Amino acid sequence: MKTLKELSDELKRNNIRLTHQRLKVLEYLSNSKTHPTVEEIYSALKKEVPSLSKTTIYNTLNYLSELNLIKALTIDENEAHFDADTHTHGHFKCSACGKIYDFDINIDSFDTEHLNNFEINEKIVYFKGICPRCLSNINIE
Amino acid sequence: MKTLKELSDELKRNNIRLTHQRLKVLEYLSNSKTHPTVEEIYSALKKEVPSLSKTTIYNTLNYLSELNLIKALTIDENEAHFDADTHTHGHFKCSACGKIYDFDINIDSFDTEHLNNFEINEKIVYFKGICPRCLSNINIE
DNA sequence: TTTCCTCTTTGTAATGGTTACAAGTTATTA
DNA sequence: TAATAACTTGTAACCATTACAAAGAGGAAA
Ligand SMILES: [Mn+2]
Ligand SMILES: [Mn+2]
Ligand SMILES: [Zn+2]
Ligand SMILES: [Zn+2]
Repeated sequence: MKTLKELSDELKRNNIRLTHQRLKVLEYLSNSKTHPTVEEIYSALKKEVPSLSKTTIYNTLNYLSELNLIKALTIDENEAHFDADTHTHGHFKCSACGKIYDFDINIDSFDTEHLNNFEINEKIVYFKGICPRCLSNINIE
Repeated sequence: MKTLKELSDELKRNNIRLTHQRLKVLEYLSNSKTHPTVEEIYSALKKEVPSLSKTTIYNTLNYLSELNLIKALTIDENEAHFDADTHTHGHFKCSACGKIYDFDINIDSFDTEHLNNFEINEKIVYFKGICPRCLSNINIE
């Protein structure tokens, strides 16, 4: 998890203006552990910043993604989720409740000799299934 | 790679009608090594089956995905790609040319002790970067 | 064959996440 | 302060996908 200060320092380093809106998005995302969507970020911040536009959320998130300061997850088919944690880690999506969990994984332990001549820039691992909470709910019913 | 016969046998086994349209989609997908999109399948088959509707492609692909006879790939942010090969393997997407490559990977060698209480149904591995072909093109320029 | 019934295909309309764009606003520099 | 560049906002457009209803195809029973 990256702190807000680290994120804003990185923005300064890249000569990106630290606007009120961007700080709010960064703050929300770095305090969040649920990999929120644009819609979730928008409706949460709209209360504090009523003038906020959804386009600004998109702009900010796309910008930060390009700079590799955050990660966009495509584990959900129809909506992007965002992650302030850029350390390589796996994501588990529960098919029942939709929640996205983090898990540690040593991706570099992969044997990738087949890709010797490829330049690998990003390694993504998604697991899908049922989370413990939903498993126990099923058992109760 | 699954043969057309294997696929149609599996359809019969599941009491799914083997229509002309479905056979064409299956045939195209099982002969394909490029992980085609709906649009690609549609424009290719439209020549042979002029009455073909894009909705039928969607219906067929969604149906086969539910039955786990094919896999939908979400490695591309804005369009689904499809794969008749349901054996667990990794996918590499070239950021330059967009081509999606297969690679072998022993996914079960992962240490997933963090997910002991999770029911894991699907393991997905996506790599992104630059393919050898595009790497050599860059060097030429 | 004829009728009945169910499943399938097709075209069109709707949905929804995302992006393009232009106008207005804010920050920076001189 | 004026000039310039960057940023935000709202709206419209985009586009992959899904919903829906009507038409079509095919199997089973009689
Ligand atoms: Mn994460
Ligand atoms: Mn494949
Ligand atoms: Zn769950
Ligand atoms: Zn390439």
